Amino acid sequence: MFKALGDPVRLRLFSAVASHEGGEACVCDISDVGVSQPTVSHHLKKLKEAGLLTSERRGTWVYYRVEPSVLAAMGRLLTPPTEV
Amino acid sequence: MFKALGDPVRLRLFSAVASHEGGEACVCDISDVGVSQPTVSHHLKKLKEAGLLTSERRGTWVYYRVEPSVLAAMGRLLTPPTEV
DNA sequence: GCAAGCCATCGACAGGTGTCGAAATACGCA
DNA sequence: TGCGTATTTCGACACCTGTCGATGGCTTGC
Repeated sequence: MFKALGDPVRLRLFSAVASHEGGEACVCDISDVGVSQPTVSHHLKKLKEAGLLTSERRGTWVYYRVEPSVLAAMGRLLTPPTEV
Repeated sequence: MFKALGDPVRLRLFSAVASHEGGEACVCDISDVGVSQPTVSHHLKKLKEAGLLTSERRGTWVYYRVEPSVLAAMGRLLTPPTEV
């Protein structure tokens, strides 16, 4: 999970999807991160495999969306119960 | 930052330090993560460079401690909108 | 059916990164 | 001062990973 966000391009893609209107973004909207289109697709696949994103084909375009539960889980990992 | 925690060994080391008594741990306490001891030192150095840990030499042993501000920053990064 | 656009997959390459063994350094203690 | 322990540094190697170009599949529109 952390490994999935470790790459700068993936972190940027994830951020782009998360900050996009409605929490959704089609690939053509976020394919401007400085790398070629196959690389974007490659990273999106990895993010999907890590459970951070979900994809949905809507006609010609494919929309990616963030998985809220993963964010919550990560947030909990970083804030130990209530001690110290 | 995410990249620093991307490696499983580093994540384990970080977790070991964080969950250790008092939030501190000497290298000899956490050098049982499955890799050789020089590798442990190598990863600890990387974690220190990433600002996730701080080291303090106390006599013969070196104690590592987590940097709380980084945890807070990461937690905030993962919950930007407060409520969607 | 045919062309065009969007996206995923394949193969290949360079670069980064993790890993180890050996050696060097730092420190305390006798 | 000399020794043993704890930790870091160094050099080298193998593997993983990111990146690209080219190609193929899928959907839409004519």
